[in-house]
Order: sequence, then C-alpha cells, then structure tokens
Amino acid sequence: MPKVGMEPVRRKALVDAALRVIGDHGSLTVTMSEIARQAGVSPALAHHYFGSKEQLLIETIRSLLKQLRDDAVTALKAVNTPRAKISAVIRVSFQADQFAPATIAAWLAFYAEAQRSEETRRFLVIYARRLRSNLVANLKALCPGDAAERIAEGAAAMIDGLYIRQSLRSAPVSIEASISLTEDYIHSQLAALAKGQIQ
Amino acid sequence: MPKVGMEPVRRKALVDAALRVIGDHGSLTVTMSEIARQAGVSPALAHHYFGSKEQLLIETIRSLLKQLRDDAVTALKAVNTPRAKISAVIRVSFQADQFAPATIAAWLAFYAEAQRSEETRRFLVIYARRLRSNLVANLKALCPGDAAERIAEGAAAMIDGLYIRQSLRSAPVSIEASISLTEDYIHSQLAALAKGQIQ
DNA sequence: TAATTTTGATTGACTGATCAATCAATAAAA
DNA sequence: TTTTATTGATTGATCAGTCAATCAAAATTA
Repeated sequence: MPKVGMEPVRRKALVDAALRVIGDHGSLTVTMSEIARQAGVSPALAHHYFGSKEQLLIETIRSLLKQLRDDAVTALKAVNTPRAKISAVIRVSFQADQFAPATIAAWLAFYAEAQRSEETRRFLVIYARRLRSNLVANLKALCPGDAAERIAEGAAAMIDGLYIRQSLRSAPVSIEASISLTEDYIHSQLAALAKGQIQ
Repeated sequence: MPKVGMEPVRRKALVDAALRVIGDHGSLTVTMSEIARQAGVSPALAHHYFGSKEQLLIETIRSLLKQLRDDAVTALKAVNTPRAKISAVIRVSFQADQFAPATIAAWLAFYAEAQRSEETRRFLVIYARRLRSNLVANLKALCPGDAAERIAEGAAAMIDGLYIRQSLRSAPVSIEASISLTEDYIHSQLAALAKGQIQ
C-alpha cells in the first residue's frame, strides 16, 4: 500500500474527517482515534502528519474558512452593483451547506474553543471582519460612511444570530426566511435613511 | 465544622463556582476538582450533592437562566406601554453582567453543549422562546400579528448575534451601541410598516 | 442532665477508563 | 539501500466517580 505522495491526500482526508466528526458530535472533544478511523487510517498517522490534535483542529477551521471565502469571492464576482453584492454576501452566509446542522455545530464548537485558543480566535476574527467589511464596502456606495458601518454591524449580527438560533433546531427559520429577514433589515435601514435625508 | 443544613449552601457555592470556572476557562471541559476547589470543598462532596458532573452543569445553566428570567420579569413590571416593554427586554439582554466576558463565554459553552445534551438544549430553547414571545406579545400591540412575529424573529437574532460577536472581543460593540442597533431595527421596521399601511 | 445513638457532612485514597502522544518495527516504493 | 508511509503496542497523564472512614451536631434515651 505505501506509495509516495500520500501526504496531501491523508491531510485532506483527516481534515475532512475531523469536520465531519466534530459536526456529528457537536463538540471539539472528539478523539484522534475517531477522526483517524473516519479517515481510514491509524491514530498514529494523524499524529505523524499533524503533530498534535490542536494542530489538526486549527487546520480544520482554516479549511472551513477557506471554503466560505472562496464561495464569497465567487458570488461577489458574479454580480456588479453594490446592492447586488450585499445580497450575494447574505446569500452565501445562508447557503445550504453552511446551514447544515453539522456545519453549524462545528462553527459553534469553534466559537467556544476561541475562548481558549488564541489561534482559533484569530481565525474567527478574520471571518467576522471579512463579513463586516464586505458589507461596509458596498453599503458605502449607498449611504454615508458612518451609517454604512452601523448597518453592516447590525446585519452581521443578525446573520450570526440567525445562525446560532438555527443550532437549537426549535422554531426552525428556513433559509429563505433568514435571507429575507436580513434583506429586510438592510432595506428598511436604507429607506429610513433616505427619508431622513430628504426631510 | 459539620453543621446541619449545609446542603443548600454547598449547592449554591458549587453552582456559582461552576459558572465562574466555566466562564474563566471558556469551556465546559472543566474538572470537578477545579470547581470544587473554587467552592472550597472536596471533589467528593460535589459528587455527593450532584451525583455527576453533567447534573452539576445542568443546575448551573438552570441558575443562569433563572437569573435572566427574574431580571426580565422585574424590568417588564417596571414599565407599562408595549413599546417600553420591548425596550425593557432589549435592555435586560444587554445588561452589564450578561455582557461580561465570562458570562458570554459560559453561554457559548452551553450552546455548544446543547448539540449533545438534550437537557441543555431544552433549557436554551426555553430561553429562545421566552425572548421571542416577550417581543411578539408587545409587538402585536403595535402592528399586525404576522409582522410582529417576523420582527421579533429578527430582533431576537440580532440580540443573539451581537452577543456571540462580543465573544470574539475584536471590534467590541459597546452595550449602548448594541442596544441602539436593536432599537433601530425595531423602529425602522415599524416605521416602514406604518408607511406601507398608509399608502 | 448525662450518656448514647443516629444522622448529615466531609474527605483522602483509590479505581477504571479514556486519550494524546511516542516509538520501534515493518513494508513497499524509489 | 535509502526514504516514505504506516501501524501496533505502549506510556503517562488526566479525570469522573466510588467508598470506607471520620467527625460533630442532633435526637433519643436513661
């Protein structure tokens, strides 16, 4: 079986398995053994490639974030107007795979971990900043800068909140409802602003 | 030392210590030993009174929720109009002790735990429902029922989202800013609705 | 009241299980 | 032969949970 060039294959398999196991388990207190088993290798191999459990977890969240960023970049490129770009950001946040219970559970677990792991926290701060700045940049084309920052803050909070509420799986708010709630917020804030400026 | 009637005293000390340790540690992976040490008793006593770590954790979240409910009840009683009651709900959500880093960390840890523990999940669902229904009940006096439910959903999400974003401690949004962001949302939604109805 | 029994509070020491991490050994490709 | 991939076996640490023993206050009895 041993063939050269397995490293990237194994690394990916382990990171994917980690995400799956964390999502299923809903917690970062998963064992290296379980992750390795899901990836079809021995626990020793996981340590061989990642050095420690913490490192594997870091790589896992890195991959989760990369996926989200790639999706956002693609969605942003596909449209042109600032308003459409805002909608694109919202849509990506709630896209099906992000909204899957296992994915939400994984995000939540990482948020909790960020209270202790500086590196995990850094990754989540990057995510939060990216979401905010994507919104701010496009809102600034539609309203004054200070209002743009305020609205972006509110919209980002609403997105994260809809997300966390989803994790409880009670009174489930659908993807479409989540999107329109956020869109409504942006819309009514901009409308109130326009009206205020005329007066 | 042994005096009769220590049970309620010890239970409270242990629950308080658990909350403190969880908050500091930012995770539910805290040891019974650490909790017991903080409460000034032996680990064996903690087991004696609570039976298991899980049970102590359940009691801990129950106490966190009770505190919040009591505060909400008090705040709601203090005002009369529906609009003022909505503001009261918002204010309580962001009151200083709820917004303390340790408290936020504890909430987050419980949200993560809810992915695995049915009982923890039930408690958080109760919290989510209570927040929502407090908002809905008072919004219904100000707008149609379906709009009330929609706005309540959005406001609750925004509150939870501001909360979770606070946990990252980057770009800290102050208590006042959090309150006015949520108030703005309610206000602009109601305004848009009123305008729509006239037209 | 004094002596005795019962009961609640409390702990130190221990156990069993779990797990991350290590390492020496093997097997196959280069 | 050297290098890369891989694992089984093992180790050391950590913890939840148990238990028998202790201590002192209450309750009971003499």
